[in-house]
This record gives sequence, structure tokens and C-alpha cells, in this order.
Amino acid sequence: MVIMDINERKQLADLLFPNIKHNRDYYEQKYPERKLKDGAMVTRYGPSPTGSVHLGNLFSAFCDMVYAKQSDGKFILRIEDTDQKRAVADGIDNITGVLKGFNILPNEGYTYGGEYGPYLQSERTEIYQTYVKDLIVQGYAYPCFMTEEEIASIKEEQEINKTKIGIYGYYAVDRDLSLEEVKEKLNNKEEYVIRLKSPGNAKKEIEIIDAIKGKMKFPEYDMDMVLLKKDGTPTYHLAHVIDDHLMHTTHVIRGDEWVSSLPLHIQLFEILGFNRPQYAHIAPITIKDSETGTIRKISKRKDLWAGAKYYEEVGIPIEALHLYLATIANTNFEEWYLNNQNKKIEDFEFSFNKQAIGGTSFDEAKLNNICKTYFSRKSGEEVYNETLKYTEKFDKEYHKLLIENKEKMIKFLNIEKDGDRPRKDISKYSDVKEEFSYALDELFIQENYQKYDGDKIYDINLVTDYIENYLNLDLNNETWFSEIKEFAVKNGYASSPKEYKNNKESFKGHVGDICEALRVIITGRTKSPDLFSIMKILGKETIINRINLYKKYINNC
RNA sequence: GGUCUGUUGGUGAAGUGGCUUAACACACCACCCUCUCAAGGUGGCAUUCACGGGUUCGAACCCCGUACAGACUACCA
Repeated sequence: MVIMDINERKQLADLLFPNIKHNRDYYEQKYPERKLKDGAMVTRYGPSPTGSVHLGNLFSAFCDMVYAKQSDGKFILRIEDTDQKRAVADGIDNITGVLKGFNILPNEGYTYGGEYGPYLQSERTEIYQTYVKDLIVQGYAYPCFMTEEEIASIKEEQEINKTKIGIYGYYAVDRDLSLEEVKEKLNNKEEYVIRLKSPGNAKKEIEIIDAIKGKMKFPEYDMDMVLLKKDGTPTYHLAHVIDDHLMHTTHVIRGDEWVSSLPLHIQLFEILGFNRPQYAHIAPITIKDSETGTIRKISKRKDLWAGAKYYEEVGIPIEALHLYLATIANTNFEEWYLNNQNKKIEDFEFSFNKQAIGGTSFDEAKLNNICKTYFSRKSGEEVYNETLKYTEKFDKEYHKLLIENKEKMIKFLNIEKDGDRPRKDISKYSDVKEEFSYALDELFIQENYQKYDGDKIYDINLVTDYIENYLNLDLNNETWFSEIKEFAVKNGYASSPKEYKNNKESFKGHVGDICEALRVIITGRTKSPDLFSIMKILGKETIINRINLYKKYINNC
């Protein structure tokens, strides 16, 4: 075995990369240190355009944004598209579109521009190769001609021997090929990858401090990992190290599926002579599988809510989703927000040591509750306007009705909004149509008492008498209620449920029963927001029409 | 098989050796308020922090072992 000397390595490097013009100093100068204030974090989100975006991606990008923003740093969007095989048409547009749609806005990167581009890894091949060329000269990388079959049989052997799987030490057969041998293989047009010639010793231990997970110990990395693939494009590992160095990332926030490759990344930073960023590995969003009972990562296929599109389609407000992401990002956010109801997410100081270490389970009920609270704090007009944006895209018919009935709808949406106990009955934009189906005649006629789930038939004469002869829509709520009590008493009903309960034989029922009849006839359901408010908005004429509608309904029964 | 990381009520979780008779929120249940619902109020819901050992005057918190779960172990990211 002959180990190449420096001159041979230089020859090899030129042989392998004849077209690389620049040396690494060129890039080091091209991408100088950023001029940011002390403590500013430079974060980056690096999606690969392989399909639809899911909640976990959104969460990761959200964290990047929040930490950069609060420290007056930079949040970079870098597209990690080095694997052409996995690329999906429109993948990139989809990602940028979804991020924008969810109001997660990078301040530098692909489509956002900046001084540290290109931000598409597929356009950075020359940069990666420049550094790899240098690594070959340094003796830290070499061409490996092993075929897929050879590697597979090594893996098989390692499985049988129960040793560590991979290409390292004894198994790295092309590690110390002589220059002549390499030339010969090259002449034979043998295909090759460039592998790291790892200087690590697995018997030694390294310690790494992760901003979220804390102290972690690993054996030193000793595998000859692929740096450049057969087609000359980099693997994730190489691209990560070079990009984050050149873009001056200060904090690598990424999913914790990467912690296992941390020793590799650390080693790459070392042999390349780069300062390394801080790492913050975030826990994946998990779910307890209802079938198996086990905890697993969320899955776009199995979990409806896992896909980013779901939130848009169903009408979850972006801000509410941000609130939810913030509560899973920092464990103390929820309580803070409860105590600081009028503050915004931006006012909260996120910190890595308040970030969950284990998997964070998705809690749909909690999201729902956050949404309800969100809606309850919005005025009727705000809810109207936001709903309009939603229906424009997802419910054209209803959208038209909303526009035609703006004033009226806002009034409905404002029912029981004032005071410190606003209604909490809407959790998403699509609920508006559902919850206020009685508001508009067009919808009500369609629905026509189908929602009524009881089997009572209400006294039409009593209701008609009340509406025609007693109802005064100019009153306020309290006087209205005392009047309907009087009406109840006049007709042999008790004025309160309590009174009725104590003396059932003397009454036909109580005010509540009359209200129930009114409610069902007017709204088609046994539950509704404040009845008098609804009647006021609807007006006497509409109410009378509904009584007639109810008559028809009864006759058909 | 190997490496790494986790394991606190129905759920999300707080907790970094004495302030913990385990916070808070969601869910659930009961009662109250009440014309229905939503909301609100009051109370209930882990005698115990996966299990077994150890260190300590003292442990959910530190150490060791076991079990279980998750991630990685690709020329994918």
C-alpha cells in the first residue's frame, strides 16, 4: 500500500476536477462575515422540494423565523434540491407558496434574494466541488470506485458479523489507492463517488452541546461517508457544512433526525477549518396512533391535519396556528399568553432551553381551543372580513351570499361579542356557514328544519299570536325577556323553570318552552346564540315567513 | 445488531436536589348561573413521576441496570 504524497494528491485533484477555477479563498472572500449586532441569530430553513409541506416543516420554519426575528438576525430560505431523483414538479413553488400563505417570511434566500446566494443548492455545485478538491489535496477525501453490489455485500457481511454497518477502516478498500490505480480506473471509465477519508477514531468520545438537548456524547466519527455523489452533486452533509459556513449561519435549527449525523458534521467543520454554528435539534411532532397505540411521527397519509393544506382548506386562521406552534415551540408560552392576553407572539422571548426535548404530541383539542379563543377576541367585522377571504377561495356560493348580506352578517357575528365573556363557538372559517345557517334565507330554506333533532311539534298558534301581537323588536334584551315572561304567564306557563319545577301540575310548561318553540321555528335548531338578538336582526317579516315555512314542514311530516 | 435520545394523570405538559401534600392549560365529570347553546363561576380528576437498585439528612430531579418508545444506521434529505 502506497500512500499518496502531496504532489500526487494535487495531481489527483486536478485530474478529478479539471474545471474548478477558483480556490476556497475566493469564496471565503466573496461571502464575508455578516455585519449584525451582537447576539443576532442567523437561521435557515432548508426544505427539499419533494412534495407537500407538512406541519413539522411549518413548525421548523416557524422556529427559524422566530429566533431570527427576536434577535434582529436573518432567517434564510435555502432550497436543498441536491437529489434530482426526488424532485417533484412545482415542489419549490409549493414550498415558497405555503410559507408565504402561512405568513412565515424569510428575510433572505430563494426568491427573497441576498448577498450569500445562490440559495438553490443545485446552483452551488461548483462551490462544493471547490472545497472537495481542496480536501483531496489535504488528504481528507478520495475517489471511491466501489459498485453498489460490492457495498451491498459488505453490508450483508457486517450484518452477519453484527458489526457497525458502513464503509470505514478495513472496508474502505479504495481509501489508499495509488495515483496509478486511480488513473487506470478512470481510464476504464469506472464510475466513482468522492468519499471522506475520515480521520476519526471510534474509540474516542466527543462531547457536543446542543442548544435544546443539552450535553450529548458520541463516539468519534470514523466512516468514509460520501461527500460527492456519482453525478458530482453533494450529499446533504457536505452541502450543510459548506452552506452554513458560507452563509454564516449561527444557529442550525433542524429536526432531531439529524442528531445521529452530528459527529460527521462536526468532523467536516473541523477538517474544513470552519467555525461551527450552534446546533438546536427540535423534537418531531408526534401522534399516538389510534390503531396501534404507539407513538409515531406525524404522517401526511394517515393524519389529515398533518398536511399544511388542510389548515388552509378547513379555514384555520394563520395567527391561531402560529399561536399553536408557539405553544409547542416553548413550553412556557401557553401560560405566558394566558397572562398576557393583549400581547403578541413577537412580544414573547423564545429560548432554546424551554423547547421540548422529547417528541411533542399534536393536540388537536388544544389547537381547537386556541382557535375558538382567537375568534372570540375578534370583532364581528374582523371575522366577516377574514371569512370572506376564505370563502373566496373555498366556497364561492357562500362568498356571494356574504357579500350581498354584509351588514346583516356582521350583526350576526357580533351577537354576544361585547363584555368579557364573548361567545366561543367558531373555531374555523368554515364554521361560520354552519353556525349561522339561519342567518340568511337562502341557506335557511335549503336547510329547512333538517338540523332539528327532536320530535316535538310546536304550537304554531301560540307562536303566531306572540309574534303578531306581542313582539316588540325595539326593546332591549331585559325588557324583552320580562315581556315574554308576562306572555308566558298569560298563557298558563310558568315564568321561570324553577317555578315550574316546584309546581308542575299548575302549568303547561315554562318560558323556556316558549323560547324553545320560537327558537326552533326561527333558527331550525334547539341551540342558538341569544334569541332576541337574532329576531332583531331578522325582522318581523322574516320571522313570519319562517312560521309559514314551519307550517309546511309540519304538514309534510 | 450498532449509535444516540426520550419515558411525569384521559391529553399537551411545568418541574434543573429541600419552595411539590407535582404548576398551568386542554378534555372530562359534578354543581352553580341560566330561555337553549356557547361563555363564566366553584369543585373533582397522578398519595405519585416506566420499573429495579444506588448516592444523599432529603430525589420526579444525580448515578447504574432493565423494560418500552423514537431517530439514525443510503450515491434521501
